[in-house]
Amino acid sequence: MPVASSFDLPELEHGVLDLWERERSFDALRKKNAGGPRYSFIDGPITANIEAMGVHHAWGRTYKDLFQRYKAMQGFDQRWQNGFDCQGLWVEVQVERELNLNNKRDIERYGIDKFSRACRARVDHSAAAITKHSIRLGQWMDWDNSYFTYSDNNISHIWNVLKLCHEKGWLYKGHRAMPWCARCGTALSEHEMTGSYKDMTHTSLYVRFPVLAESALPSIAKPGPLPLGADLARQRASFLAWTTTPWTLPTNVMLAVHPDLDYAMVRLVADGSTQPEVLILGAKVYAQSKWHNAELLGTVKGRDLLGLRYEGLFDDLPLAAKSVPFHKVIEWDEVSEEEGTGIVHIAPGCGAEDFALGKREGSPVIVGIDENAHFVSGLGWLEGKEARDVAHEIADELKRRGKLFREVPYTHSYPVCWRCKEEIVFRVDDEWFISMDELRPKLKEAAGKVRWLPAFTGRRMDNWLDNMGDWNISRRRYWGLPLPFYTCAKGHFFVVGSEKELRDRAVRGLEGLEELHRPWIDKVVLACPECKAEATRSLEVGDCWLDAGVVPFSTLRWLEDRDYWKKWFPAEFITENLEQVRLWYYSQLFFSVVLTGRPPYETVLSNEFVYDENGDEFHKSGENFIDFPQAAERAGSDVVRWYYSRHDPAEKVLFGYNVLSEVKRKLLTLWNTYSFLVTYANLDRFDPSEPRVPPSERPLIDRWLLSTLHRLVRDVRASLDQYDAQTACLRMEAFWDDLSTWYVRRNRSRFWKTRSRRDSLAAYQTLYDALVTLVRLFAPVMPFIAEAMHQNLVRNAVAEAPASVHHSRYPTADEELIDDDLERRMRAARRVVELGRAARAQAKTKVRTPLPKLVAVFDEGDRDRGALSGDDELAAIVRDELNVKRLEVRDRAEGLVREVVKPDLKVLGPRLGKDLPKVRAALAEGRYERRDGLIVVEGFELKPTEVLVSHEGESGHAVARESGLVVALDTALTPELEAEGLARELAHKLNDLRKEAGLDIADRIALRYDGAIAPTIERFTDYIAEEVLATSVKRGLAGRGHAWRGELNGVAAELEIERA
RNA sequence: GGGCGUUUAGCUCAGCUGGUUAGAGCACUGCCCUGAUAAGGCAGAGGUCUCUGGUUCGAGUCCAGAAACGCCCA
Repeated sequence: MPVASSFDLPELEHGVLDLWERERSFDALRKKNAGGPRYSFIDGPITANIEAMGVHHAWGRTYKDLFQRYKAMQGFDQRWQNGFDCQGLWVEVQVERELNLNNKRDIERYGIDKFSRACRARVDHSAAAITKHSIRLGQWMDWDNSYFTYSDNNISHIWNVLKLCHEKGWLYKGHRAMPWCARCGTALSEHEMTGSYKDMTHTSLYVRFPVLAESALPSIAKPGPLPLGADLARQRASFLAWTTTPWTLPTNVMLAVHPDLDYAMVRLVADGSTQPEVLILGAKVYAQSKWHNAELLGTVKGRDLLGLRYEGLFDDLPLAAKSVPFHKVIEWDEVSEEEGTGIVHIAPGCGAEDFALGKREGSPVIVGIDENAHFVSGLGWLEGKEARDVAHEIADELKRRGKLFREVPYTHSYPVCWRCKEEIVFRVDDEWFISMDELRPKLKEAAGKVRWLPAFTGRRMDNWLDNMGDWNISRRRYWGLPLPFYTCAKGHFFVVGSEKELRDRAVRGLEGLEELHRPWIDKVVLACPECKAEATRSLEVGDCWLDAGVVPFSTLRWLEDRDYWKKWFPAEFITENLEQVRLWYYSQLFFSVVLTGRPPYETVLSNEFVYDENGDEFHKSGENFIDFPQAAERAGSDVVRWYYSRHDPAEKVLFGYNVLSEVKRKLLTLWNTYSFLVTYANLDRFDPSEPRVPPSERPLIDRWLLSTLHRLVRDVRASLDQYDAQTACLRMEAFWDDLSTWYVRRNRSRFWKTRSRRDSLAAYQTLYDALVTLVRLFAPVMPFIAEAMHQNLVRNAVAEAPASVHHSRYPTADEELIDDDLERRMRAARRVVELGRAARAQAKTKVRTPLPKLVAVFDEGDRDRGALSGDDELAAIVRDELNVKRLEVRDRAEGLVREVVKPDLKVLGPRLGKDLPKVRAALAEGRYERRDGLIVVEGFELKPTEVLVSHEGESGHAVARESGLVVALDTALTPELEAEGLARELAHKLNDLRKEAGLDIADRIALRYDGAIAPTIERFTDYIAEEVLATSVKRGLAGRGHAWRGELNGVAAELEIERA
């Protein structure tokens, strides 16, 4: 089949997709590998809550497909199961938006059953889209068998583990302050706080808390007639505290100071007031303030303020009144003067740290807001108002009450809900936790057995496990794993461990149980195992990371088919985004350690994030967002796959169409080599089934190519075995670049001039084998291009060829063909060629004009010295490439170059030590002599093995040099050489004219000519006729065909060509 | 505050166990090629390898410290 010279990758890919579908290629692969050794990969579930797969998903999914295909080509049997993450806030928030529901009340009014069905539909819809786009990416998966975390099976497996946790005593109900999303009406876990902090501006308040007279003060800096507290009270003294969350002030209980900090007592007259007052605040804060009319009365240590009592802000409100007995100054080491006043307002109902302090002090915890962040009753005028809306109202009220000192807009980093982007509040509530203390060392031990790639991800996991608090697993939501926690009428608590157990214990409600989801599950009433009393479910749902973490068990049929599980557990390999360290990697590890004590995976590969070409984050709504299907149709999936695969997974990727077009150009080089082979193979009717020309009988350059090819096979396999796609890809690129720009370029003529059939066959076989092997090597990375090339090069040409490249065997290196010495010699030749070109450029003679001689001198000690001679096959390549008549490889280059002696550092370093720099300098300046084969310098005698002799160019020749090698070009032209140069110029011109005339590559022509060029043509008739496929060459124009008149190398010529 | 990562040419990135003049692609300049042609080849210019100190005869590479940026945790 001919190959289009244009390279339309998306079109090619659609063709391949059609082929795969038509021939059910994936099914055939599974059938072929069934019963082979197992390779267990577990797919991390992708959140089924997107309309289109993003380009960032394509990175990890490329790795997934790449390594599964790589193993498949080695005959491994695999499960090929894709997974979808289906539950949790992600989905709920999206569905709320679609249904125009704004809060939990709206959902309940709408109906939890309808809501759950909508969530499931949303997931199914998204899963279909992701499946479609994954197929477009080229992923081969068992798409009809994807797992969904909303399945009863998945849920049942989680229940099983939760029950086990309960039996081990790790499950508990905790009362503590949590980050809370008011819109979602639920607490958020640590997992969910990451990346949620954004800079935003809030109203911050400086507030007075007046000191009460009855305050006791154990020790005072300056003893006076009255105790300090009473004295301060008389002077209208107040503590000055600062907050960025004014809504927490009504539930203030205490004030905290640092015992070692200095606090200033300052007398001043506040703005808008006539009366002087005293304020107490951090001394450093005061020093940095620029208050006029202020007078420093003295300083005390924070510890001297401890226990002082103060008047609350809203003590008249019934709920706040509860805190009155506790309004005092307490100690806290975390207080600093970096922000605020050095005095911290503590509301134990509103923050994790506040809560802990309240617990320490035995104070009440006043929860001022409900789950929607509305103020509860008992807070007077605030009742029913939204906490985050009242900053100004509270400020105004405080002003009326004379408590507000100052109101300042303040910009700080503050968390928002990761899904709905509403600002977080902090709230104390009951939540379910799994205690980590006992598990932590077991998790760490298991994690230590895993191969983490890149290695630092293992350290990150270790650090996460060290710092991981107890896991809050409950959410007060609807579409999620129903937690199987039941309490009976008599207060007995129990956990249900499976769907079966649920059905066994149920006394009613089963008939309406469509699936293990709310609201249906909530209606199932169980009999208490202890007392038979009726028990109902605690209404929470579970953290979605439970859903994903159980996958190595639920998808491997832990509960129902233990043999199957044993066959496939643990996974040899998983790969996801780096963020999964604390998410999926962690939650899987948790389940696996609880159930088996072992890690669930052996090798974990993580990749970084994807950014746009400017290094900015992709924003879904932003202009820079590129969804994957779009990128695939514009640039091609294989371009995307190659780009990701050749990247270091530990480094972020900058993604955009400009970089993709660079990648495409790299692929173009490959494509053109392929296209070249096919074009000429068709012309010459090359048959790949012909008997091989034994490699030993092929020209040196063929053997060189086969050597580098098999070295490549060895290297690529080694890299992929280490899950190092980058190295594999970079190696392959380097190979195909050499293939195109050296092998094909050097050997073009062997493919269209049938001087020797056997030589031509050797060339075809060499290039064919190289390409076909290369195609199989990169097939896992670029499955489409590989398939297209395979179909054309192999399947169409060879009987009994595999129907798909992905059914073929991954190449194995033939060590016999790897020839280190040959590669070294070719490298030497190519170094000479490269320098020769530089010398040519200096000499300013066209390469078409032959020159008499090139001299090459490898320095003593250069690794390629001795690799090249002047008269072998390699020398012929060099001569031809540079168009010189003779190549001389010399050991020394007197007359052309000047000797330079350098110390061999590897040898002399250890011997001379600190004298080495001196010796080195002397050698560089030429202060040495040769005596009896030794070099005498600075009193040392150096043996030839201890120095490196090299050469620098003398004038008179065109000389070029690099480290270790110098070449000198003899530029003396003779009339003979000029004539030959002209003949070549002429041949090129004629080929140019052929193309202009629209002739086909194989067309024969009649050539007619006239002018001063005539003697040259007559002398080189045979050469010219062969080069331009002329069947007749005659003097005298006929006025027909395609004509040209002009000068070539200054010689007038008239030419005329015509199809013969 | 604790942990982790990154820093090499204008940009994007390679650089194995320390070795003499540190590479590639893109962009730029010049030349060549013109049957890979909205391509290709060659040459050139472009680097205090973030900084400081140390180990060493020798450091982009090893060690310590610092800075900037990013991520995880508190």
